[in-house]
Amino acid sequence: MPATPATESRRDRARSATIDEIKRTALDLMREQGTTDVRFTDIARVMGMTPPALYRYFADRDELLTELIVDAYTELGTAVATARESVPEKDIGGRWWATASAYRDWARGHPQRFALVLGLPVPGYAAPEEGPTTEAAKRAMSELAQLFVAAAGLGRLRKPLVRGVGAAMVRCAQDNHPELEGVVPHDTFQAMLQAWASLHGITSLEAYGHLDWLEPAARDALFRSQVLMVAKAAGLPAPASTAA
Amino acid sequence: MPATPATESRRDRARSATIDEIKRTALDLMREQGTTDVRFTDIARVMGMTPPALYRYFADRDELLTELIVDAYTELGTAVATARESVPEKDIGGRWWATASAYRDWARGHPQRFALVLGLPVPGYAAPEEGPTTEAAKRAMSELAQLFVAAAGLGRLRKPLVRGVGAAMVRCAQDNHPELEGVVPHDTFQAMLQAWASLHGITSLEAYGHLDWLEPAARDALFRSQVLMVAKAAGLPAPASTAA
DNA sequence: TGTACATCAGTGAACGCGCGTTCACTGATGTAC
DNA sequence: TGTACATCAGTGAACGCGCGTTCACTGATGTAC
Repeated sequence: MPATPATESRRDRARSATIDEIKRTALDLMREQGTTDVRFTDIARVMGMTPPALYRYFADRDELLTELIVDAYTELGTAVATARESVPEKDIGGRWWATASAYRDWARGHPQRFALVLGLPVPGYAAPEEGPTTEAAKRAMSELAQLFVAAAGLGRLRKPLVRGVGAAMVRCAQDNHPELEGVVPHDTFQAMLQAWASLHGITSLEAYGHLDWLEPAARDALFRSQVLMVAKAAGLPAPASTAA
Repeated sequence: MPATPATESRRDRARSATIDEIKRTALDLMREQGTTDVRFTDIARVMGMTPPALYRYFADRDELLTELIVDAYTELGTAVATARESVPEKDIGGRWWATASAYRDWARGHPQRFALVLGLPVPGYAAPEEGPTTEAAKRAMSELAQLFVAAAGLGRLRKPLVRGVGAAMVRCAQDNHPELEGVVPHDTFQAMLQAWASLHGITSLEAYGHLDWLEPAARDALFRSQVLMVAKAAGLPAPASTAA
């Protein structure tokens, strides 16, 4: 009998394969239809199954949605982290550029998933308060934050224009991100939020098609200009290269 | 017989009143349900009518949606323009602050409508190419642009960090905004887009609830800091006041 | 190794619901003479 | 001013469709002895 670890039987593997297929199909349909909606009936049809079969894997539609949201946050966070780590630690500007580009690329590659996590909350889906989605969001966020913490540590971060914000902000922030306690100075956190907001603005406009009237080369240049502007405003050094 | 101008009979007035009520009801329902969706059945029920009655006023659901989108663009553009004009022409920084604040306030006041025009396109709604919605979008956009054109005219606009973008960008821009021909220099247009993107980022994050973990005062301060950062990066002077 | 039982994936029928849209109609409002 | 007709708002019934979800079931896969 070939190695079938007691912790994961053949049935278990089949099961998680099916779960993956359900999710993948759901994402395919979202992309195909350009929606953040997800219909059990459609998924089942595409998979050659009957709708009730899906209830073996998800208690209801919301449970699937929750998993998709968590996955999206995780994947976005991982994409950003991977890109950042592919650039030498000392090249802070380069890391910011890589981070921003990864954020953009992920959003363009998965506009519906991007909207799912960072757009208007989905119709009829009540996100569980303090639930797994919030946790996933925090984790993705802290991937973005890391860069700014590192920059601040090296003294490469400019103070925000309007200060004194930190007091109130960090109070809230630490309620929600206790892991940052004492680690992230007020101003660093604020600088990160502002950089993120600027990045998010151009990224979401582009991902949702509101810059389609610009030709691709112009969109690229605009994005590059925007990311460099943000870096400069935050006091980050210029990247060694903006090739990638 | 009291003044009933031949151009608008009593029936006509009743008719446009009903159209307004339909739209208003649709917006109420969108807000109530937190969706960009709109259902004829619901609207009719709230208005105490039967669904088929709505077909006297709109050919189908898409036609209503198109009007709602056009209205939203127009209202957003007007809100921005009004705020801008309420500040003395010379106080460019103040005008930018007013513009940005109006953009934010409108988005916070109508998150669903904001998503309707600037979020992920609505499920199942095919925006008519080159149609009225595109026109409305351009008009709203040019309200934002005006400020930067004026600033550039007064020599108060810094050149973007990455230049040479203008060439490609303006070529596309002029295809779509021929009214800007010769009026708006490349760099001004680019500066405007970048400022808009940054503004849009923080605004949409807040409007969709992704900054809810920050207390209101901190959100206000963050927004102010962001808007001032954008102004500084663009070379706009500091506003005389950021009270409003 | 073989047999008896338990587990679980998936089916098919059904329920209740809501949707957009059509159609023939009624009744009220406006218009022409 | 009154009457005959045209216009139009709104109704009620119906069509076809799709949705999420439940339930009792079948048949295959895994497990215990």
